[in-house]
Amino acid sequence: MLRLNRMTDYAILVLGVLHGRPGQLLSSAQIAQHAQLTQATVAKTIKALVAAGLITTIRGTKGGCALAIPASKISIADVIEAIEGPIALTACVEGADEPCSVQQGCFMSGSWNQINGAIRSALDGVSLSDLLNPTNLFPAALEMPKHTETPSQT
Amino acid sequence: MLRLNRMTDYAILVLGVLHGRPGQLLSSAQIAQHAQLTQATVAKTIKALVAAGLITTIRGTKGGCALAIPASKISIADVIEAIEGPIALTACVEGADEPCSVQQGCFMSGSWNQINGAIRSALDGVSLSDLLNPTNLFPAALEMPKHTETPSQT
DNA sequence: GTAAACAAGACCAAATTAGTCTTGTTTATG
DNA sequence: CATAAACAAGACTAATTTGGTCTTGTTTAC
Repeated sequence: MLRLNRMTDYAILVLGVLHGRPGQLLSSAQIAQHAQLTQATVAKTIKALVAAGLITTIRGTKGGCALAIPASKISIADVIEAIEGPIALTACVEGADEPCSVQQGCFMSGSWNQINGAIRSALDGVSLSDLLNPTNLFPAALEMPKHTETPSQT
Repeated sequence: MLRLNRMTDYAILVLGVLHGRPGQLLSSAQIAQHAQLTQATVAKTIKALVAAGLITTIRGTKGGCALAIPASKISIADVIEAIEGPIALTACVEGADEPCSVQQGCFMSGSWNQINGAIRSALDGVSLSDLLNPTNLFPAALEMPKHTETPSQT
């Protein structure tokens, strides 16, 4: 099972909260509350999303977060890359430097690019807003479903 | 990084060894030697591949393993499924039972099927023999590259 | 200057994955 | 029919990765 790690899940959730409140500046604590996560976890998630340029933050007393670009312009590929790094299935090759640490041109170098390209474009083809409003089952993502983590704050 | 786990990597390697010696019955120890893995690890890998029907084994003194079907008929999707289980990106949903444990119709149910279908077909489109003989860079997969594990037997 | 917010990273805990070991079963051979 | 070579299965341990928390620092409004 090629599963996304939980932080990526959280990121989608956080972005979903922001998406549900366009134009508002939300503190990490507020996001945490809506997403049913702890503030610390949200903060960690935010850090990665800011680094990836998906959300912007304003520091200081009245600070907070907002989407840097509209949800329709954010693909899940962007989110996954923000949290987990480059999207690529790898076997044998670890980082990216050299194809097998032993020989230039590992015996199975060729086809992975093709595979990865296909995966990448699949993930690129779905935007956050697609994901969040599949057929508008929900009026807005105002009530986030409960998640794995049990928050400490109410 | 959606990385395959190491066992899947080993599985590809093991299948590669068998593919490189068509018609031969190889013991797990022989495979281990060629793949630069320990016999125990190979045995574990083999178990999963047999269960998935990708290789056949014959028990007893003169026993061994061989591909159950030609490498051109084995897709990487098959291999991944053999080792890691069903191919599907999941966020939020854990197993498969219900979409969020809280509500029927998680707010982001829709698009994952689409995404997973695309990934699945990408992986289905490449066979083991494609992977192993990209452009016949190598005459045959007779000399396996060294891998992560350091074997104990010579 | 104080409090509310983001920022960054160290650090610990939990979960997953990899690898080994032990015991059992099958079968060819002398 | 005893033995050795092979597969079979699963328990168990160790290593790695991931998740989550905590602490300390910086920014800014009031």
